[in-house]
Amino acid sequence: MSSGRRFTLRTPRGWLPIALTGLALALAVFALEWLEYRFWSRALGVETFIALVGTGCIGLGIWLGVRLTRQAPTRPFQRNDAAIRTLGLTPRELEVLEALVGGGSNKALARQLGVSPNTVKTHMARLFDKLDASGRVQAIERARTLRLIPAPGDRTGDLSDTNG
Amino acid sequence: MSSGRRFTLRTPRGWLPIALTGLALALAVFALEWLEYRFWSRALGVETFIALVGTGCIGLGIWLGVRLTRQAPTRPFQRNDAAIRTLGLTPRELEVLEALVGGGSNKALARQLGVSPNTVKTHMARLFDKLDASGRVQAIERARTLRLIPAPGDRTGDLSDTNG
DNA sequence: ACGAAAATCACCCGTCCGGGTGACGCGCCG
DNA sequence: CGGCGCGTCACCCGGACGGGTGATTTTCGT
Repeated sequence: MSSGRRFTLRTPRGWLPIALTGLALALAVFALEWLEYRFWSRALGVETFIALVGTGCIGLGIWLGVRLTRQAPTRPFQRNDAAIRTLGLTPRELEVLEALVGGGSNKALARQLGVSPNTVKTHMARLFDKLDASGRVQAIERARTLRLIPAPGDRTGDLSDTNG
Repeated sequence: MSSGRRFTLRTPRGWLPIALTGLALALAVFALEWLEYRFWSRALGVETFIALVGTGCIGLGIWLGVRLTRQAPTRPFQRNDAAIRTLGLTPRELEVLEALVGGGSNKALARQLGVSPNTVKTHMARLFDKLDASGRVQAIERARTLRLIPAPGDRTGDLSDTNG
């Protein structure tokens, strides 16, 4: 059971303003070159001027392209609240889960969370049950693939959920 | 002991041939436009022609930029052979490491690798020492950040190393 | 052929983990 | 008021884990 959910969220928003900005910038460049066209085309020759314009525009385009695609991988990390709800994970269990990735012992987690090691053990047992994991390693693995906790390489720092 | 190692490796290789290809392509475009310059500049006017060239070059640049940055995230999974060598990890230890992410017990890993549990324990101890980890979880964490093993979300399937 | 490195296996021992059960207090909702 | 979910804590116990030491065989480079 519990199979039949897909979590293929996409957030392509954010690239449009960049594109518009780039377009405006390009127009500005056009206008600028237009103004200088009469002068430079006489001094350098039209062909050279065109080559310069082309070079500049290619550079601008590369910058734009890099800017555009940089946006996607910079996406911080989107917690999968749907999966959390489906699994029935409580807030405290999530805290334990996040602390778990540090690799500390139950005693260390207990100190970190300000509770007794026995409590950590209880939370851990519930996590193993809900995540269908037989050990800390599998629990972390599953939490990562389900996007309950950030994976190495993901941008951390902004963990506010994004659901509405 | 065994402390005092730094692993700030970078692998920016791979983008240069792409840039060169792009440059060659740009030159080809320049040549082409140059050939057509005499005709089109008379038919459309020089200014319009310049604008067209600029637009085309911006498009080309965007394409190049996207190409450049697309390459990085699409890279399947690049094993960090340099780190492996620096850490002194043996091939067998790497196998144990890869099997470790499954979350099985030492006994399970022993069956999986076709050796005795004691052997797995030995390999594990060496791994913990070399990875400076105090437990399986930390070992996996470290191996992931060092790109010794693929992280969830990475493209698997082609694990052939890329070093020369 | 020799030696170094790697791989294999074994044993002991203390600690930690995972599973199970039971209990208490608190806030919420019918 | 009486459940119910959540968080907290305790105990027991078997097995797994981590650390340490020692030994043997295989592999590989010089």
